[in-house]
Amino acid sequence: MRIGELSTAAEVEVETIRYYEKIGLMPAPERGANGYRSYSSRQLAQLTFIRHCRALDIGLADIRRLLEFSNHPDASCGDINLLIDEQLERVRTRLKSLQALETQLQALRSCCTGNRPMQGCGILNELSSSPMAADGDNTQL
Amino acid sequence: MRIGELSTAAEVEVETIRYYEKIGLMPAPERGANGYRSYSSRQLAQLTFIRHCRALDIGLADIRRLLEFSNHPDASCGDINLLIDEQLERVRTRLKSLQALETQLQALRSCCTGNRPMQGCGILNELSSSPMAADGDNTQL
DNA sequence: GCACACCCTGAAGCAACTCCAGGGTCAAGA
DNA sequence: TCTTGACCCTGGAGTTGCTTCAGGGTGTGC
Repeated sequence: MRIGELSTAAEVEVETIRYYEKIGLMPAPERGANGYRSYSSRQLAQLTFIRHCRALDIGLADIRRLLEFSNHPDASCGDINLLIDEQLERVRTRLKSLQALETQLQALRSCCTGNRPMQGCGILNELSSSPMAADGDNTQL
Repeated sequence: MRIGELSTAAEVEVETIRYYEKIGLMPAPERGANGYRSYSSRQLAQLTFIRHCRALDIGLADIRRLLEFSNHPDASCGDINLLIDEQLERVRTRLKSLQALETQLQALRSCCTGNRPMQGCGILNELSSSPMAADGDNTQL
């Protein structure tokens, strides 16, 4: 399989595949006489695995750990549970921030109605003065 | 006000203030004889404005637009409404993705209970095979 | 024989900072 | 007076997860 075919099969862009190889997330594949990369179905499986993880927003460092785990099939899988739990925790934290954010933006939006001149725009006034209520830590969105 | 005092007052890191100056989001302040930056309360107000916008996850490019708007107080504020609406739309889209993500991670987590050896770990199996149900576009989290 | 799709490499760009090296300034204490 | 330590300066590199670009080589169909 050439890189373009792998790209189509896994729905991952060619450039991204080369990037994964560069950072060592995918193994360097064999090469044809012309220097073209040549992939096996095993590598397609690995790329698909990575893609599934990325769809769950798991970071590349954690995916690397998961790949290492799956190469040691006799180890315990408690670490995997932990990793997923951490991920879930991160997602929930971000959910909370985003929900607070939505509330604040809605409040902001209701500060200004219509097309009045800029001085009277409640949005700019609000943004210039106090941080709005429920201004929690949205720092790590 | 020196940069450290501004940093404390606005709760923005010194490095971030210098960064904002470098990219032209904050104006270059006056300098003392020793080369130290010297800020006025007007610049504190601007930095606070930026911080409020960032707390709402408004991008620096959009903040730049808002700052320009506020320098033309006789223009109409319809554009500001539009900008906030767009922001709200982005936040809602991300909220949906994150909620789907949470569901998927929960499902994944329930695939593996306890400390069985790696081969039997439902999580790895699940990640290796089919993408889970409701595998929408989580690509732009 | 040449147009066009595909492949290659290495480097730079994106957002929004954060951190680092290597150095200058200034007030307080021994 | 000297030194310690907090603060300030600059320019550049690092972070994450890619994407885009420049400048080329390869291979197939007409």
